[in-house]
Amino acid sequence: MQEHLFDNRRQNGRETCEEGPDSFARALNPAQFEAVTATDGPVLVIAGAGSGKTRTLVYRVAWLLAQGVAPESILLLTFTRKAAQEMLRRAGELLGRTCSGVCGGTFHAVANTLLRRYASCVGYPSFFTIIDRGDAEGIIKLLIASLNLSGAGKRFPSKRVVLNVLSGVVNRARPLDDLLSSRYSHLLQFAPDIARLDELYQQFKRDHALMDYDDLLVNFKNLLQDHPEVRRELSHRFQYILVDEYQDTNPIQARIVALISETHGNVMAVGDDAQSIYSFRGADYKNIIDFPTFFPGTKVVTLEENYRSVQPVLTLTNEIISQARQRYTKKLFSNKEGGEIPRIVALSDEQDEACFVVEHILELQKKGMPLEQMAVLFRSGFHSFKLELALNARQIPFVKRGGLKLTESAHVKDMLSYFRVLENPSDFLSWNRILLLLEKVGPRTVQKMLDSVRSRPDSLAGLAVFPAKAAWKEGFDALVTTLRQLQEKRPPPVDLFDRLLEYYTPVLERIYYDDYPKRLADLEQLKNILAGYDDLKTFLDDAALDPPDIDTGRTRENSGEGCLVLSTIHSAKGLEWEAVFVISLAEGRFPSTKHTDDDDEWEEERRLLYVAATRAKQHLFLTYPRRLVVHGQGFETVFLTPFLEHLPQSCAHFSCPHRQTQSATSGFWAGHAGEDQRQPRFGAGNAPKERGNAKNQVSYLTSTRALAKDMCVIHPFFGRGVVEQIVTPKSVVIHFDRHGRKTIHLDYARLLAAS
DNA sequence: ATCGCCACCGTTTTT
DNA sequence: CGGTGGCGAT
Repeated sequence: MQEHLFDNRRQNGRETCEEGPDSFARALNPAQFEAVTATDGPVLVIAGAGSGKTRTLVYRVAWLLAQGVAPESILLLTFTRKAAQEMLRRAGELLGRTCSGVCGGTFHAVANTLLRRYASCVGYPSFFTIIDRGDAEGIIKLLIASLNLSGAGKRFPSKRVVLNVLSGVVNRARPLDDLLSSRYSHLLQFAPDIARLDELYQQFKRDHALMDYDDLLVNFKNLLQDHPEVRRELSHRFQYILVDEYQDTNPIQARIVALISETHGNVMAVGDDAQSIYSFRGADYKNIIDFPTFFPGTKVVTLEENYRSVQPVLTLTNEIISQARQRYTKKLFSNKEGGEIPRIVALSDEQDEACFVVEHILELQKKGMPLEQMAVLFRSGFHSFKLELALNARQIPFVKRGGLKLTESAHVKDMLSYFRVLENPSDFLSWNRILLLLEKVGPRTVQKMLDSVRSRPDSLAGLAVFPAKAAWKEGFDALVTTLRQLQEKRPPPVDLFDRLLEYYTPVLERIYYDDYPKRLADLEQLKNILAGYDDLKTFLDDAALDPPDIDTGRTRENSGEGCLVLSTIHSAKGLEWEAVFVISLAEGRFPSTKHTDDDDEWEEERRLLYVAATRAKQHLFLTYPRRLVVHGQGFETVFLTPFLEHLPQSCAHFSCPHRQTQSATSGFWAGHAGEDQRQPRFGAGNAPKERGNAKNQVSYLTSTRALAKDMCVIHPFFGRGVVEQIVTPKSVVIHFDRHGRKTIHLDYARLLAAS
């Protein structure tokens, strides 16, 4: 009966409910009701995908308010800012009044607000600018430029390698030392100073009043830890702490939750250990496992019923996750009968894959399903490029989530940099950016200018005395004058914007002469956003913490409405659609990392697929292209992702459409179909644990260590060849008897040694 | 020594 | 798109 009510309410999409415990009991199942109404100590809700965990939080907020709890004493911590807003909106709808006063947002936003409020009282830096990941990389680049790298050899390692190191520095997930001592030890021989990079980075941030995402959390944690009076005040104020997506918190966040609930222990955390997909940025799923020990006296509530998907979808997703090394806490079941069996489909290439998706979307649409009830998910942003072309060709409107953010485009960054130097004159990252925009001024000159800026307490005055060369004096003077004017009389943000745009427009037209009208439109969008703020600092904080999506071409009216959704799996978290297509599920693309030897990363990729598949309510399509374009020219045959390879035949409808599509492809391929016998191996022939211990069967060449010049190798498609040159540890030039010279990537190719 | 321009390449995931 | 390397101009 309760489930019946529950389902009706879900389907209507509108939840209405008179206040009072009885109505809540009617709308929730017993486990949910228990979680919602528990108030005397910590509660952990372990909830499977689609089991209504967000709903549980919404109801708890509404229930607390209905009990007469002051909104100010509720703190709702979510994964994204939008999630918090949405939950509060729904809770308000439930109650029939707004939830204003409830403090809700991400850990970072809350940490920022409270840090700014309390820091000055206790001697913490209260004046700072928040930097995003791009800024952090910019700083490191500046630092690298300032290091003397010429000594060891003029060649500095490629940018990609440096960025890998940076991600170690920027995401605290791995200390720099670890990276340098293992995978990147060769960097040290190029540049011994790189070992100090982390230290220099920290120093730079301190000197220039900059804080990255981690600093926000760490400083906030320290504030609570070192100052009992602040901790108690906050703990007293926030009597009810609610945390969503707890499996994606990092240890510092867990500590913050503990500190802020010190006086009452009134924490409700909600999460699913099988959906932990953010370890790359420091999240630790052990947080949710250890919650009961961390918070003694925890009531654990498990939600195992899935209200989202039909049983066949659930059967498949249960299978996917059951092959994980780690045992998860629950097995989902559904009472939604019927439904289609999910399909796993191989297409000949990306083009065909895009066509397949488009055709099925049109078909579903013809049957009456609105476009916004369908989504296409993929591992990485660029996997959808081909599909985007196909959708444009058929004029199917779509929005891409998790794509480029407004504040990530160069021109918006430029504009924000002017704001930032006005707000924080020691923000040298922004100084660097805006000075580079001057004509005939390059990195070298900017370095000298920055020295001059640094030499005076008043940065702008320091800049003004720099001896400008005649060639660019005009532009330089214009910049100094503009900034000086604005520094003196601080106009409201929108006026400030107009004045700066006046200065910047000629610059924009010079630099982006080919597409500046489009960029001007983006800036117009930025202005609209800015219009909602009367405080520049708050605007800059938000721009860094919650960068808005870029709406190319669409008006605010129809953005998102009636559009198909394209999304990375990470950005699809917590959402659901009637029909879901997961594309590019090919080996080499899906476990996308090259470090597939790391078990934890491997398992996280599996969970990622689980998250993707559990977004579907009714229809689920899993597709992959059998051939991918690789480096330069030529295709490479790829296989189904290992996570789907060994599923029981019954849980999905497997299609091997090569029989139909092969003839449609070029003669070149059709002619060699015979060599290409290595179809996806669905059967139980291979053991599920193929990696590592399958060496006694066939051993593919995965490293150039096993290769030498003039050695004979066999490629599954190109056949016999001779190694000509070893280019990098992972790529090698091979001359094939029948196909000529090819560059082969060992991570993709299944190369065998020939005698 | 420094800057601008052109041609080419390769994309994890993100608060 | 943004980064990079080479080359010619200043």
